Amino acid sequence: MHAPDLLFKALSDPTRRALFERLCREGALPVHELTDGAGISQPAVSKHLVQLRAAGLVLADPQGRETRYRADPRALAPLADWLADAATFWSARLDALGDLLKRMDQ
Amino acid sequence: MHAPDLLFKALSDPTRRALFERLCREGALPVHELTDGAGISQPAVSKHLVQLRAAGLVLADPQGRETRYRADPRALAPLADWLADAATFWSARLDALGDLLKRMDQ
DNA sequence: CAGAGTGATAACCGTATGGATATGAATAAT
DNA sequence: ATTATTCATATCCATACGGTTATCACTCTG
Repeated sequence: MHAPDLLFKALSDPTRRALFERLCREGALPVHELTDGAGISQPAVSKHLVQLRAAGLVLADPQGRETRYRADPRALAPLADWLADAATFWSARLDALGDLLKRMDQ
Repeated sequence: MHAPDLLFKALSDPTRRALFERLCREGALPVHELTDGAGISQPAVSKHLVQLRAAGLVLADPQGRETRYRADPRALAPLADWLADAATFWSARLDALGDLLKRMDQ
């Protein structure tokens, strides 16, 4: 699967995004703590964490009987790049528009 | 549905993203031209366009018997905001880390 | 050692999703 | 007027997805 595909896919679910956001805000958290307040079962949380990990958004850190997860924002780089690309094409279009208007003005 | 939800959802499919990217690059295009080179049927393209339009990513412009679609990059704003937020939390964490290191240094 | 806590995996289920084909309405071309 | 284009919609199908409960291995605690 293409890299950005996994990323966009991982972020497309609100529950999963909420988990990631929480890890961004609160740092490293064990699964049982993520489960509290997630509104879904522990296995459901685990499955979301698998997908987040597949996208590189989250890192697992086994410590004794619990596994602490933390966000890795570097995984967001492709998204930032994609956004920048879209903006580039758009500003190119705006430039073209500006150019056109300038020519029409003369 | 929450606004960013529709947006992330719309962008989560590679085919749909490709359509949007093409509209960003090439400007306004009618459906039949979008269908050429999309590798899927015309109805499939139409359904994707419905979702892109629901997310505000695309605007429809009926002209005679064809409908020209064009990208509206303003719809990407929530994504940029979300990304900025994540970056904020992260830099806050880095600041905290830097602070911690500074304190440890003393 | 016995028992409780933690988390990953498996099996299952209902619904959402992306795709195809068929069709109909509207516009353009002959 | 007839035919051809264009696009949206309806219907259907296979698969993906998010959720649940059951369970097992592993680790900490008594």
